[in-house]
Amino acid sequence: MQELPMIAIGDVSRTLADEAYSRIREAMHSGQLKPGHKLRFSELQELTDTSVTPVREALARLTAEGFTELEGHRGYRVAPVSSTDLWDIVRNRQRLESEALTLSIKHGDDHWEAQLVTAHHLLGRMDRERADLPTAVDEKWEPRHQAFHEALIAACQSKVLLGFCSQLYARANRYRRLSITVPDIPRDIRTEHRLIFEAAIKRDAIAATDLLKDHFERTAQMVDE
Amino acid sequence: MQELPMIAIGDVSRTLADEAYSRIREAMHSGQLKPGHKLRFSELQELTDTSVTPVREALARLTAEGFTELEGHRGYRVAPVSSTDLWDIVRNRQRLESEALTLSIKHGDDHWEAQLVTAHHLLGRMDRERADLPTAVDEKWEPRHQAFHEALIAACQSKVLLGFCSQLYARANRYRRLSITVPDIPRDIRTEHRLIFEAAIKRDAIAATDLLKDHFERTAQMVDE
DNA sequence: GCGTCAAGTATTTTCGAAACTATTGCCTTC
DNA sequence: GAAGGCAATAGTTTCGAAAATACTTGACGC
Repeated sequence: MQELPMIAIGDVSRTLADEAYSRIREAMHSGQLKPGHKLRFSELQELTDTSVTPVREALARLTAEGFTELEGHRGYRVAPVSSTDLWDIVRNRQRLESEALTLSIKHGDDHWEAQLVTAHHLLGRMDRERADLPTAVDEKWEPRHQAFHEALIAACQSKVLLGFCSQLYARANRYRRLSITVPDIPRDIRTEHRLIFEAAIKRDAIAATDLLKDHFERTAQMVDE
Repeated sequence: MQELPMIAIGDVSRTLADEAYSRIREAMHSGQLKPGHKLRFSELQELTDTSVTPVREALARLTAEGFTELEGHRGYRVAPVSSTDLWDIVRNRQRLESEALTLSIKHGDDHWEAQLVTAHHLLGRMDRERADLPTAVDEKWEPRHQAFHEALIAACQSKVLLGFCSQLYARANRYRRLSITVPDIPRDIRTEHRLIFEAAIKRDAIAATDLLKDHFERTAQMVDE
């Protein structure tokens, strides 16, 4: 007779499978589980502090999103990284998010603008304190960064497109986090974001998408050295 | 001591989870499991003739692909269908597959051409006998149709793009199969395929993508009445 | 009459063991 | 010495029951 509450931490009600998914994903993104690493169920059960069933479901989801790979009956492994893969992700991000941004600029109403202003403001507040300590604040900066990019394309009116962009963001994010390099060329990411933001508000789709593509390009170049 | 062989039918070694996935997917595509239908584990266990674990994994995969939806802790249900959703899928298919086809035409070598010729030929052989009995031959026609569309974009050199196209094909295919309507306007799909094929071989990306978009548009219009 | 709560029921979620599959290493045989 | 087969081992996949959660029904108080 066990007394396990289903919620481990003070989170909103989540299943253990969700928990396992998050933890494994985080372990991969932080480099604790290295690319190509063979994943044993026993290892993951220990890591996630659960049983085989939640781990199995987590792996199924991670595989569908491209973070792990399944090889026949021989188990799962962490998806390998490569320059080819990175640029494949980036090129498609440029394609899809540009398209989504164009649509968003076309269809977006006042409410979309307002949400975008908010997201940009929150990101700016975080950038201010960032500067030197890149990885430390990262976990606080990261959700706002994601929120900003999502806000840009939120009004594109295509669930499919939003889903694809979200997936690509996550995969690109993995590469970004895996490259621990402190930027030699001090990029002014804050300005890049601001320019994209301003172009979007001005409803200048051409300028906005060009800036967005540049933004992705530079991030990729920094990561891929 | 049970004597269950892991392989039910004379297939190559597949897990029961794979089996369950296929069967549930097929039941949804054939209309046996209707859109919006609440999925109970007991029901699916009976349908797939397996236990809870394979069903769970199958549902995780189906959800990731957009065929089922998860609502909180209240279980899964078959993804609803709507005209909006259909056109969202089609518009993105037009975008992504056009892009992929352009790239494929650009990068494709002799081997790609050869594979494409083969796929088109096989599809043509099937079309010949089709004509009147649409749904009956469908299960034989379907894989060749898919193979043809995959062959078109096979040389695009982007795994990401191929993955997205594959997913969209599957989702569009669901709509096609759910609409049981025999076409009033007898479309000459065979000719449409042939024209796309010829344009691709001629390396005319503009013409090929235009024809491809038309092809998707007409299919969608037929399905969405 | 209406809303709230509680007990009972239905369903999902999790667990741990058992069955199955693949791999590895050793022994035999040619 | 090499090849093939057999046994031991490691790991994955599946099962069935138990636990946790959500839903339903009916009763009670306001």
